[in-house]
Amino acid sequence: MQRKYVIIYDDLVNEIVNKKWKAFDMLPSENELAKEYNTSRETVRKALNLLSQNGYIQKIQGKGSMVLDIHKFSLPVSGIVSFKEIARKQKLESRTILHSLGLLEKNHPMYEKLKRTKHRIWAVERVREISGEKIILDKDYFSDEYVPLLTEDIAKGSIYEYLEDELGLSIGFAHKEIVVEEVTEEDKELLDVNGFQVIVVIKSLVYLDDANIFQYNESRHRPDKFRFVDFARRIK
Amino acid sequence: MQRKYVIIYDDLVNEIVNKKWKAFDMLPSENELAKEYNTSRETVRKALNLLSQNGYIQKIQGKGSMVLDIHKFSLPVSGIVSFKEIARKQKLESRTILHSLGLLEKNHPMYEKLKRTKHRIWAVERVREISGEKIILDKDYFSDEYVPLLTEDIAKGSIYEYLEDELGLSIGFAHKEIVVEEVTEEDKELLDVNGFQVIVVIKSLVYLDDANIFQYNESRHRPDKFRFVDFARRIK
DNA sequence: ACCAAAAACTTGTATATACAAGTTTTATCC
DNA sequence: GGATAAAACTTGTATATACAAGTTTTTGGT
Repeated sequence: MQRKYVIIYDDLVNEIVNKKWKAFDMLPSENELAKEYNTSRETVRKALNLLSQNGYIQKIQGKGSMVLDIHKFSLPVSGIVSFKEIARKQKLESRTILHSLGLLEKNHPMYEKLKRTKHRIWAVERVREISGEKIILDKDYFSDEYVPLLTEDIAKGSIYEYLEDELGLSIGFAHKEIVVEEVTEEDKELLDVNGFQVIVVIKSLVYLDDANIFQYNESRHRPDKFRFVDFARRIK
Repeated sequence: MQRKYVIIYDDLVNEIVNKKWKAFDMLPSENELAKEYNTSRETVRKALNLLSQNGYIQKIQGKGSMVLDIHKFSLPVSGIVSFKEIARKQKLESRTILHSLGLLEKNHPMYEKLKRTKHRIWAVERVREISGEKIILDKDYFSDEYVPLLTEDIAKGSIYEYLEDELGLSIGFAHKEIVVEEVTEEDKELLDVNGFQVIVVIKSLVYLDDANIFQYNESRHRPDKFRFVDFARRIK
């Protein structure tokens, strides 16, 4: 079924991105949108709540839905977004260098971390080059329960695209942690660390829709090129 | 009106935090909860969707709502949370040192940033000491349109508590940005930088419920003590 | 004992109605 | 003209119903 509220959400996101509605504009009222889309007010409200959650609008009781100035901070980097998606959106000149790809030995601690002691784990290390500089070192670990085969061709492209489109896996959510660590020998070897003594590390445990652990990812960024943008609502 | 779905949400959060429901447990079904709380299924669903958004549960169609292992990464530091709230939750031995407090001169660029050229802006600088070490430098800027008076007593305690409880201001959302910058002379002077050459900076533009810009905050953390934890759902 | 179909659950989407609560506009009175 | 009250909007909450879609359990046949 094509979900109506997702259609309305996508429509409105497009209209905001394409500047049909600018910052501080008020969207049509819920009743007007309901009439426009020939649907019920509750369905419109589902779409608007999605927009609100994702930082596109602010709903104000009695007034309406105001479009937010989301581009003040430019595109968000929070959430679960693949490097290819970010690079495409930001129109970066980027290149991915596959450094290593293979199955981990049975005694590797990552088997504990992914809670997959009965399976083998794929390990991929890739370097992201932006504007000719090696900036990011991505280390990914997948259980072969969900990813039976990982080839060089796949790893050189977008693994996420392969997982979602080819394997039909549905990523649900992630726990993320950002910390700063001292640069390792490996960082120095693979990246253009430019004399920096520390590196910013994003560690993510990624889960599927059925709440099974699916992937561990460690993304190591040179500090001067690191930027994390987030939209947060106050929980009352 | 005491909103039913908030009551149910608070109840379930408490029960999860207090381990009545542990990780991987399934909550009662929506119909069971509706009967238990003598309400409709839709109202229960609102509460469960809040739990899902905030990373407490994963809803799985056809199965139910599974409690997530949120304490794996311990308490989240994302969202909009005051230092006092974090310190209390994490039971840190902390102290706040008020370094400066006053109104900015009229030509200060912060007037542009807060879009409040017709008002005066309060500036507060505070140092957060944790376990005897000066770790965080917090710089806050408020328009006197919303905060007419800021005293030393208020600034030494929790400004947010004062704003929300005393002034009745309702914080809505924030755009946040995390970057790494070189340490400044001021950082060296006020913090125990321990020889680090860089500092992690969280910059936030905070808005009220009515979408007016309310505050700019810059939180400067010594890198070895910095940790940012987040829960993210994949947008499909 | 095994397999397959059906039933009985679960959550997801869509609709309708009613009223509460907050804001803006209009009407009315003085 | 100006203040006040009423009306007409806006979004927020609560309820009920119907069916779709996914999972688990039961049933029945072989």
